[in-house]
Amino acid sequence: MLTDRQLLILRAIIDDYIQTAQPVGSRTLSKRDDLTFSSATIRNDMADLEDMGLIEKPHTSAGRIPSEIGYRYYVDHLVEKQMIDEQETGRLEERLRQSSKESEILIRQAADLLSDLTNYTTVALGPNSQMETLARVDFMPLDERRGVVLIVTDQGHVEHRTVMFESRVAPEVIEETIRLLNDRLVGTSIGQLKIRIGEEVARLQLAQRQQYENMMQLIQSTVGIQTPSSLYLGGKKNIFNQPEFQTLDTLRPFLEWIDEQDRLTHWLESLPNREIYVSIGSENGIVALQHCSVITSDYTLDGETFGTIAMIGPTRMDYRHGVQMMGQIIEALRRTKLDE
Amino acid sequence: MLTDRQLLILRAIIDDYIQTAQPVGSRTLSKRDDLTFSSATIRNDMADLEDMGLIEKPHTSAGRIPSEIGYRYYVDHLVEKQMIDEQETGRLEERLRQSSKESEILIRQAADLLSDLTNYTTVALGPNSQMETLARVDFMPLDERRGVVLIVTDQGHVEHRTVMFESRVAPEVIEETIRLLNDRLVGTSIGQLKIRIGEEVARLQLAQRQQYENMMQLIQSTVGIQTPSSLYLGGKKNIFNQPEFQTLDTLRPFLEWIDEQDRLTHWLESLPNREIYVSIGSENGIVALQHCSVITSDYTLDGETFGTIAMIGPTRMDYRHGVQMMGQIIEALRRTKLDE
DNA sequence: GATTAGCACTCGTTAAATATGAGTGCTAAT
DNA sequence: ATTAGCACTCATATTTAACGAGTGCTAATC
Repeated sequence: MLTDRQLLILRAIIDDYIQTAQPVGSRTLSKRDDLTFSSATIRNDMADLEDMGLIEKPHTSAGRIPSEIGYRYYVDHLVEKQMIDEQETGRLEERLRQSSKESEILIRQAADLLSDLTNYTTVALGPNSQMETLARVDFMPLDERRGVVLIVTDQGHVEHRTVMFESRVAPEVIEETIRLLNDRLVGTSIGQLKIRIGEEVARLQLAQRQQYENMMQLIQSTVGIQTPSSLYLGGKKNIFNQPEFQTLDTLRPFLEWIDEQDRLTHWLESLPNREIYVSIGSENGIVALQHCSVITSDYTLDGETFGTIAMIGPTRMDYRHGVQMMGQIIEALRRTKLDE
Repeated sequence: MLTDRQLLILRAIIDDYIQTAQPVGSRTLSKRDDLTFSSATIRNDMADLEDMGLIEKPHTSAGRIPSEIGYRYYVDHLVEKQMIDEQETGRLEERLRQSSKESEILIRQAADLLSDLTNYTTVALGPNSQMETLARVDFMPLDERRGVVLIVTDQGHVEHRTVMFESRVAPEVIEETIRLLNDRLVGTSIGQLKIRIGEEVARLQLAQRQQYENMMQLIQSTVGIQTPSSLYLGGKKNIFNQPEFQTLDTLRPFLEWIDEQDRLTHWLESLPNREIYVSIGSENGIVALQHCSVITSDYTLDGETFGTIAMIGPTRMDYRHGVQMMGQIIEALRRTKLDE
């Protein structure tokens, strides 16, 4: 167990290091207003903190820096859950309101805001349309052999795909197919749509099958395309200002990783957390993020569960500020109404 | 005017430098099989080439490197227009064919291919929908107060937007509005759509206006959103392998510039070239690209003019190979059929 | 007259030598 | 239990010297 003084010192080391990115020495600490002890006393406590694995030294004659365990302790015990600052949240809400009412744009705006607020890189993941349900299927002919299949979800998201017929198809057949699909499949989740269309085809009478099978399979292939959830990166250039990313060895893996959209999406989707969660350094389980920490949270828009937003910075990130800003953004998003 | 030997030397210097990224000295050149002269002779010619501004030296005791003027001369006189390699183009066409028939995906694939082929970064710009014309407008109700407005272009591209009504609108009014718009506006270019809707509203009888104005303005606002042409970046990480981008001073401006999607799109759209064009260093007129060269070309897909594709590398790029690969990709795209 | 060998000179790069100083751990005094 | 004092460590910065690739010029050669 830590003594009060050790706690004070640990906190001071981390706060200082977060600000300066320089190892913190005992003399520097003893000059702080909130630490009235001599540097020797502090040195003794620092040795203890090091034994406990909370801090470490880059080399013999340097000051101390927090270890991952130290950051973890700091986040768990020293970052108090802060109250929502009503005024600030209001301001954020206002800025979101002004940008747009289109959810896609709102989310981008939220990511940009969060990034501006913290100077870290943010990633926002939109709704995973696999979870939404079919509200309507429609078909728009373009010319004799081409047309656009439209799939609208209950959330108002639209997917479309241009299809070609191998030969001319009678308009009645198309109309009837669409009617059939609308009758039978509205309410089905998008993820299951492909399978369900297959089932419907199987259920057709032999006579009908000849007519409709082709058309339905065409639509089935349309649905088959996995529609990736929309991903948005905000403040990517912020990383350039972080002292720990001033060398290619650290910068390159990070940039290469974050530009890999599919992997990034998958990673965000795999995070199981509903509320604000902090993941530190190697806890991320990703080599490219071993010197980064991530604050993630699911968010709701206008009350409905929507997606995930993440903030990525060096392990030496300002957790207190980051967590607070994250809280305010998701609160502002929650309050944002999509309609007027 | 250049003597034959000077031409040979200039070519050798540029070829060598493109490969090694190291200043080329007279002794190195004299050891080449295609240069049979002594290093002293070569030195004399090099001095002449330098006087003409075609090559320069980084410092007194280094070899020579090509100047921008030198690269320009090289590209204009020393890179012969190469024939399309039928076999290779066929292979590319095959790989494109296999990926998809969706134009968006095809273009991404083309950019990735070009990037793999050359190890440079590529940018592909899809069709600018402003130029396409309206094929159909439609509306899909979602619930009492929400619906999706769909705009389909003659090329089969779809834009959609969810709209909210302030109060319930009679289905007949909606239907009639859509009918009206379809009657009057099909064939209008997307760029002009907003203005044209305004004109139609103005033309309404006073009685009708009350009914439809609201609805039409809602649709107008939908169209108003500038639909950015689709942009795709391929092989962004290739830049990390270029020796001239191993320092943050050069890397950072480049990465910051290329991540600015709007600016990038605008830049690509502003290029007036129909055929393959090479732009070297400061010719680009962009600070972030002052040490880069760009090979751009418009491309057609299945015969129809479609968009622009660009290849970005250091000024020390392999122009010969780059131009050739660019030619083959746009040829492969031209031959790719969208339907079967 | 064109080419080439020879040589002094330049200057960026690398390596070794040295100095600096922030910070530590330990011991003894308070 | 705390603190002053001091020897010791080690990354960083600075200086110096050695190195060598490449040049320009001159004089000899074809």
